[in-house]
Amino acid sequence: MKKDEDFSEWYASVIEKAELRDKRYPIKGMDVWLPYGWAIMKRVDQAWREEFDATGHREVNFPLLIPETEFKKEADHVKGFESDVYWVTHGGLNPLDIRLVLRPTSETAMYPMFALWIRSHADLPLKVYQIVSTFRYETKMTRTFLRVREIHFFESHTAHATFEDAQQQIQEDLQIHERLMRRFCLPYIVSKRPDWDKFPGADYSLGADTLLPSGRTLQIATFHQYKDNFSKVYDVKYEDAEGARRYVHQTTDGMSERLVGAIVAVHGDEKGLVLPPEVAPIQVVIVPILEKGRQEEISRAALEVYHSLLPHLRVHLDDRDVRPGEKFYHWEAKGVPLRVELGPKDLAKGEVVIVQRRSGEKKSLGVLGLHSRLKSILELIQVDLFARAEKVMKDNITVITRLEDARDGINAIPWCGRESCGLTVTERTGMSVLGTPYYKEAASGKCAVCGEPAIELLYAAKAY
RNA sequence: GGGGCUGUGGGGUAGCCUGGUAUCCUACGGGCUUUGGGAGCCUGCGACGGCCGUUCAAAUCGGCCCAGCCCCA
Repeated sequence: MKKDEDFSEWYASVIEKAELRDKRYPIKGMDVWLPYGWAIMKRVDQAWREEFDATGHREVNFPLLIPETEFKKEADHVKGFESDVYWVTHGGLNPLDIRLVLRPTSETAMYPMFALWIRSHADLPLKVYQIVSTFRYETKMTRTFLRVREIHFFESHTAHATFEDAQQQIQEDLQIHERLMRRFCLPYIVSKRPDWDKFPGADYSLGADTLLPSGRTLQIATFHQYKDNFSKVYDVKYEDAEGARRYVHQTTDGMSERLVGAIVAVHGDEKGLVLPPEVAPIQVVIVPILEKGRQEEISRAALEVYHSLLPHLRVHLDDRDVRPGEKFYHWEAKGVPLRVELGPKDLAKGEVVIVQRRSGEKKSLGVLGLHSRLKSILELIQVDLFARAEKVMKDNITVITRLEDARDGINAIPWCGRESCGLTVTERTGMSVLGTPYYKEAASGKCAVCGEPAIELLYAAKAY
């Protein structure tokens, strides 16, 4: 399994070996979450919940089905989604009077309810989120985590009294993401999506993209400013302090199981997964090295180490009756950050051997106070993984002045700001235009397409 | 949207052209032995995507369906 030579094959095989998903389910783009894969997803879910709970969002759960009548109210939104939604057309044998959509996202499910919930400025801001399945009828080739038909989706939705308050919300979202992506050890760039590629119904959209080893970018989060585009359609109004009725301004923030795909792709190596300690379902695996005649003694010592770590770390004792080498390969494929080996030699010295998953570095540590030493090492691993990934991404952002120079990775192209030139970039490079840097960077020189003075940079890359 | 290809135990495959006995690796169960990087030996379980047709006889030939993959727009 060579990650660099054939990324697609490598990616599929590490997922299979690590037992994250079973893709044999007989519907394209719908895989089964296996226990270990689901455990990682739940760690990610947990991080989402912690960050959004801490910023005053509240978790809700809306129905999966949306009536066609609600779904079709916002014209741009419908246009953006109608070709790839699933329809429920029958109840039993009878055609439904009003067809139902399996949500591709939940604006049109939530906002009619927002209209009922929001009465006055005292109800604002309204900040909710949910973690649910959404559905899109993908016709292209699907790929585990990256392009699927049933999406494990996070979406936060907020409503505010003013546009400025909504703008402030997007700032908060960006800060939340800064913290989240540190947990996942994923570097990213934030772009303002071009107008011709924004979310259907949005005033503007921001996208966070990371870079995979294939040289393609992957969108790992989006932020949308809706202004009052949806509130006017769904009649979401509040009464202000002066008694006037006003439309709310809304935002959303979305992420998905793609984050798991990004974690797999960005950090993994020839041996399999490499999980950041924050998302690893098992942070430390203990492998006893048994010796003829002393099995019981060594097993008991391993169990003691296990119990000493259990209150402090997510730890697993592998006491299966297979040889140690097989266990090493097994847990390396699953990306467990630290391995603790305990054999006769260690037992004699009151020590254990610690092996780091990514670096392979080995050292002996005393069993006394082991848990705090391991915690420190895990923190260092967390920082190291992020730093490495960040370096790779930054090394692959290139400013180019001629479209012919576009290459794998992220291309930053001087641009005059005109849509026609932006579309030309896509046509001539075959790449997707991600947008303009949200955290502005100086642009100088001439538009790479038309030669007029450039006013900003445009990011372009092959994207998943 | 248009064109091409593939489907054999859990995974990977041979056999298909030229119809008759389904190969090997791996995984899995049981046993013995072993344990500091995928051990070995013995033994066992398990498959021709579905339906219809041709034929004495179909993994093999034909049709339809289902599933998956690739290329082009």
